[in-house]
Amino acid sequence: MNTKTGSTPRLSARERLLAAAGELFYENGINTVGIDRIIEHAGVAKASLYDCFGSKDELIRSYLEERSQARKARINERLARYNNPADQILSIFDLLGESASQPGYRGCAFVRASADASSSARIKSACSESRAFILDKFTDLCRAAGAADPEQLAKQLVLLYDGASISAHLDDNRNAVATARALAAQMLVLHNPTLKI
Amino acid sequence: MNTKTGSTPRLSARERLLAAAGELFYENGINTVGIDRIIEHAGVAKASLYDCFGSKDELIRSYLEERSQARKARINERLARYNNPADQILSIFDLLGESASQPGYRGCAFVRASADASSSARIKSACSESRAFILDKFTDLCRAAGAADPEQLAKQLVLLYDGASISAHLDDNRNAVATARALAAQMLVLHNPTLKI
DNA sequence: CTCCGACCAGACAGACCTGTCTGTGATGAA
DNA sequence: TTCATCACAGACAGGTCTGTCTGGTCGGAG
Repeated sequence: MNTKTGSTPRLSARERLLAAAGELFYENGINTVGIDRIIEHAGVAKASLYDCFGSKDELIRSYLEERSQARKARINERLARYNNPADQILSIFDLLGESASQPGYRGCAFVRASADASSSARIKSACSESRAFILDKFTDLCRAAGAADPEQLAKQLVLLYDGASISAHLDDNRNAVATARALAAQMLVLHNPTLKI
Repeated sequence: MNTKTGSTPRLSARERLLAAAGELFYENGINTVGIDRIIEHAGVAKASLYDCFGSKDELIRSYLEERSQARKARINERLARYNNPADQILSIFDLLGESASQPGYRGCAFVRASADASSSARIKSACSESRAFILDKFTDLCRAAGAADPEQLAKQLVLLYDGASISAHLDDNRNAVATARALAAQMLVLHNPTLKI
């Protein structure tokens, strides 16, 4: 069994399938990628896919779930590097900037999934859970930063975050995230003039 | 022939097809909607569709083209109501707010198409043309409003515009556009303190 | 009347997609 | 050794999709 202890040279079928789904679904869209392409890319038999996941729909769900968890972990890890709420807020934009400047960037996976799919309830729930996480983080951090109206400021930051993600992808504009970050910094000062950034 | 003179009771096959495509593609996604569903919804024979458009791909292109033209016209019409650049900028957000509060709102059709489709070059070009139009409009208006750095301010406004559209759709948040509009007004004042809004 | 263009109805081919099923190997534990 | 487990390979059924084709209807122009 090659489960957790990392040194195994070959991943389990389930892990390879999730990795393949992660690449293909994100890059080409959930609907356009068929089972056959996934199993070929993963080097896995079709029967193994159905043993592990039962259906394509469940594979999609697992893909989004994994994506959501990974993003939460990445954000939490990043936040832990700073002890100042204003820096923490800006670090979320920095993290977005790093993602967006990677070669295969296609915008937020959940936005893509929502637009692309038949949009079953499962996709929507994974999507809104992930969006709520970001909004909550921003709200907590804004409150900690002493903002006058943390809920409102957090909503504004989410607007910038989403907008930057869209623009970075569709306009191929590497500066979009920097623009958003700069504006976010400006807004933080406006909401709490005692801050120094 | 029932072409332009409006009073004809029955639209041409081409017009009915475009109308049906407009509803179904926008609502359910380009990939998930099949030819059969479109012709049924339009009340048109399959042969007529292929006579008019030649392929589904060309129908998609025409759908996006029509969407793009309609949006341009709507925005230009709205801008003509005001003679003050600051009001004009805000009126674009008002227009977005009206669209977003309509029952079947699903966000920007071009964002949807980009995420959803196999993303042929045609879709991308229709999408970026539409995005360039908005950015140019904002840039011109910011310049006319006497903003210190009109290009930068316009990019920031586009971030807010996209973010509001996303949030209004995915979060079902009717206030998202209002939040964006308020922030836009704030930024206008920051960029040109002599403005009164 | 006749002809033509626009449209309708629906069968059909060929490709592709999901999901099932049969059968085969490799590996490690009892 | 024996046996359970995991994974592989690939055929197959049933459905859906795009696109083509045949044939029929109707209204208006020559």
